[in-house]
Amino acid sequence: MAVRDGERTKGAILTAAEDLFARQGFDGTSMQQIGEAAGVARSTPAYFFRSKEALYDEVLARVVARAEEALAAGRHQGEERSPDDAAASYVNALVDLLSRDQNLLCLVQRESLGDGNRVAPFLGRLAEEAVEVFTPAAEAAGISPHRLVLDMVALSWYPLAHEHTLLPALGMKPRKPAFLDEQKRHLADLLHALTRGGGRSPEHVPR
Amino acid sequence: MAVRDGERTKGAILTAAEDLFARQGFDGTSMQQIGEAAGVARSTPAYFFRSKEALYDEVLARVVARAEEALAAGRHQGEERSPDDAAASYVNALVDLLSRDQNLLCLVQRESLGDGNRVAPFLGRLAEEAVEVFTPAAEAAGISPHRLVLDMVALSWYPLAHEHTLLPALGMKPRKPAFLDEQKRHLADLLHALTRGGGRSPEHVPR
DNA sequence: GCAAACTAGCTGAACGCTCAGCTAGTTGTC
DNA sequence: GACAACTAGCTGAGCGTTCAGCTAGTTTGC
Repeated sequence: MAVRDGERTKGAILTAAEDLFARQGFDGTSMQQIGEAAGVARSTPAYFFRSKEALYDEVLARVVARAEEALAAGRHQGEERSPDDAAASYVNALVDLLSRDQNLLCLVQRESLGDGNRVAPFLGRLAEEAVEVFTPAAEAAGISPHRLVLDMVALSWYPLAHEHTLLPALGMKPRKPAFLDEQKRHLADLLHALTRGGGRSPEHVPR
Repeated sequence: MAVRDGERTKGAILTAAEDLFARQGFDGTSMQQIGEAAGVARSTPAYFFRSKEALYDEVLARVVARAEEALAAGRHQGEERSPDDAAASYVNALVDLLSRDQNLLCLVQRESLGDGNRVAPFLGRLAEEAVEVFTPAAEAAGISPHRLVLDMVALSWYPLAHEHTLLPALGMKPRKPAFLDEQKRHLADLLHALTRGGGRSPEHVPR
C-alpha cells in the first residue's frame, strides 16, 4: 500500500469533513478539526480543496450524488407495479435513505435553514421525479400530486429530523428498525386509504 | 422618554439577538452584530447578559414562552367541542403559530440539529398537551394518539421548515395565506377522514 | 541500470483577522 | 453623590489561508 495516495487522502478528508459539517455545521467546524479527524495536518485539507467553502461544496455534491443514486434505485424497483405500490416503493426507498444516511438529512436540513441555494438543484430534480412517480396514485385519490409528494416527504422526513426533540417526548425512537417498519406500513396504508377509500368510497379501508 | 432605560435596552438586544440567531445560528452570529443591530455598543449585550451563551438561553426562553402562550390559547379555543373539532382547532393554532413566528421555527430547528437539550422541556410539555388534546380524536379513529400528534406536527412543521428548499421545487409558497388556508383545510379533512371513515373498523385501520 | 531531474503529497510556521470576555472608565438619573 | 447604564480599549485564543520546504515516487537521459 502506498504511503502517499492523494485520492485516498482526499477521500478521508471528505469523509471526515462530511461527518463534522453534518454534526456541527459549517461555522461550528474548523479546518483543524477536519485535519485531525482525517489524520492529516491542519493545512492538508486546504492543500487539496483550496478553501473551506470549496471543501464544503464537494462534501455536499458527494452526499447529493449518493442520495440520487439511492432514489433512482427505489424508483426503478417500483416500475411496472400498481400506482400505489409504485408510490409505496418510492416512499420506502426515501425512508430507508433518510434513516441510513444521517449526514444527508443533517446537511440538507442545515442548508434549508439558510437560503437553500446549494441544494435547490438536487431538490428540484427530486421533486420532479417524485411528482412523476406519485401522479398515478394522486389521480386515483383525486388530489394534487404535489400535495401528495409534500405530505409523504413531510411524514418521512420529520421524525428523523426531530429524533432528539419531539420524538423522545412522544416516547418514540425513529431510528429503531421497529419504528421504521411501522412507519413504512403507516405510509403505505395512508396511500392505500387515500387511493381506495379517499377517492370514491370513504367507508371501506382495505388491508 | 428616558435616554437610559435598562429594560428597553435589554428588550432591544433580545429582539436583535433573536433575529440574528434564527437567521445565522449561534456560531454564525457575533456579539458585535447583535450590538449593532440593537443600536448599542459591542460590549453592552455582555453587560446585560453576562455571556453570549446566557443571552442565547434567554432568547430561547422568550421564544418558547411566546409559543406556549399561543398554543394554550389554541387549546382553550377548542374546549367543549367535538373531538376532531378540538383537534383541528389545536392544529390551526399550531399552523398559525409556526407561520407567524419564523424565529421560533428556525431556532427550534437549529436546536434539533444539535442534541436538542435546550428545547426538550418545552417539547415535552407540548407533546403532553397535544397528546391530551388529540386522544379523543385518536380513539375515535382507532389509532395511537402519539402517532396522530406526530403526523399532524410533521405535516404542519415541514412545509414551513423547508419553504426555501422542497416547497419552491413543488411550486408552493407556504407562507402565502392561500397556502395556509388550504393547509388547515387539508389537515382538518385528514382528521375528519380518519375519525369518520376509519373509526368503525379499528382492526383494519393503519396504526 | 542508474543517476539526475522533476513532480505530487504533505507539512509546520506565520500572516492578518475576528472573536468573546474582561477591565477601567464615563455618563446619565434619581 | 450614589448607583445603574453604558462604552472604548485591550487581550489571548482561535480562525482560514498562504507558502516555503521537505520527502517519496516517477520520469528522463545516458
